[in-house]
Amino acid sequence: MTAPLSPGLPTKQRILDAAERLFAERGFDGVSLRDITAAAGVELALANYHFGPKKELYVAVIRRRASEINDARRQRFSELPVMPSVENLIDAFARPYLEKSVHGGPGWKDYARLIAQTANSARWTQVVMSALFDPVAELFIVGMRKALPGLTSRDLYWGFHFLLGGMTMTFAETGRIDLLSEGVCRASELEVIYARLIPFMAAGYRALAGKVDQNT
Amino acid sequence: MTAPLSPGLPTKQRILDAAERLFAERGFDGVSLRDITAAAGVELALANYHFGPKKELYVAVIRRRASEINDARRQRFSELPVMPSVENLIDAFARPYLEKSVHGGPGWKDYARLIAQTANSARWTQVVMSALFDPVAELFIVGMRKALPGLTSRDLYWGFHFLLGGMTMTFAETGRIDLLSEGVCRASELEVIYARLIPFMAAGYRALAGKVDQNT
DNA sequence: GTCTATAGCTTGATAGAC
DNA sequence: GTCTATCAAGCTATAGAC
Repeated sequence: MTAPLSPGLPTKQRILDAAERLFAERGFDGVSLRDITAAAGVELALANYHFGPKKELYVAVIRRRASEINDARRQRFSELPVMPSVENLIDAFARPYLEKSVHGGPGWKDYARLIAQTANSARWTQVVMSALFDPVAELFIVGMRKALPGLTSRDLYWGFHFLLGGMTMTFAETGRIDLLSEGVCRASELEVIYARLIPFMAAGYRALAGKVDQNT
Repeated sequence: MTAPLSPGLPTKQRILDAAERLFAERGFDGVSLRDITAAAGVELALANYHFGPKKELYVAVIRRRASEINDARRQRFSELPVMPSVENLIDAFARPYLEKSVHGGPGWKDYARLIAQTANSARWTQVVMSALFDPVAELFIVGMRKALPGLTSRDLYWGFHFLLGGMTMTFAETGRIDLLSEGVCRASELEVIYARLIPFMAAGYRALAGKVDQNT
């Protein structure tokens, strides 16, 4: 056993911290409430007392940081120029994630891993992903519609989906690219990634305006 | 209970089919061997007899179709022109996945969901993702290095990672984009997606050559 | 809010008959 | 290769004392 997480902090927070780390490592069903409460250094029964069923603990873990990310993104969107560039919009959406991951402490890395698994499972689509993230995603779409008036709605949403997939897998830091590139790329070099993510996704978005088959 | 999958087929295949569907729905730990063997219409003990521990069954499920995808991709790469375009390369990598998903039968959709979860969890990175997919990924990188000689190795690998993230989440068909777009986009319209995926990712790749911060 | 104790089930894996 | 039966351990959730 490792030492309990966050000693001295309130019980609710210690449970959330431990659950975040373990859910990120092993997924919802790969972790028991016993694992979580043991890692938090509290009694088993306290998980149920504070959060109800296990599923609600999972949602509570994600909701805690999702609120913070959403607030940061709303702030960025509100500070954009009247006619934002494609790069401006992608940056406003992506930078809060990068900032937290680099400077927010270890919990944010666990959170990013957790989001990657949650976003790629149909099981949590409605109750977690759409419920927590669609309102701010819609701000992104609205902005992009102004920045690239030639795009159809389909272009706008699919472009966002491609952006989301790339971001999600990247911030998950699974180690895949480290192995594939034999050390040339490291998932932890988030600034190096960011210098590529923005131009890559911006160019991709712009290309949708000129794609050959316009009527699909 | 639903009817057993693949009645009349050999036991090993029936177990693989059932495991594929259930692992895709609920993940490795969300499914028991009892769930799988019941869905397959065989006895519990036969899962262990044919595949050993549960983890090896999981790997066997993925390996079965990974071989087929890898063969199809190798074939496409071997048929490319001497100087392939960026679009040629992305198409050679992505089209086998699309073809199987559209025309390969329901098992291929389950497989794509399963890959999305597997690719986004550090737990399976080495033993599944790198072991099964890195050799063919390297063919893609080699081709792209010729097509875009101005790119650094970092550019090439990160571009691939962005492509992979977008493809993975898209073919997972979680339903997220359907909800977000309120029906404008449907994850099942794979040809519509493909008409956007290729130009988006190709333009992204080309943009890496001209990005501002060259030395990161 | 926190603790102990436990009910009621499910789990992966295997032993041994056929 | 398939079946029955079972082991030992794990699980979520809750009741009830403090």
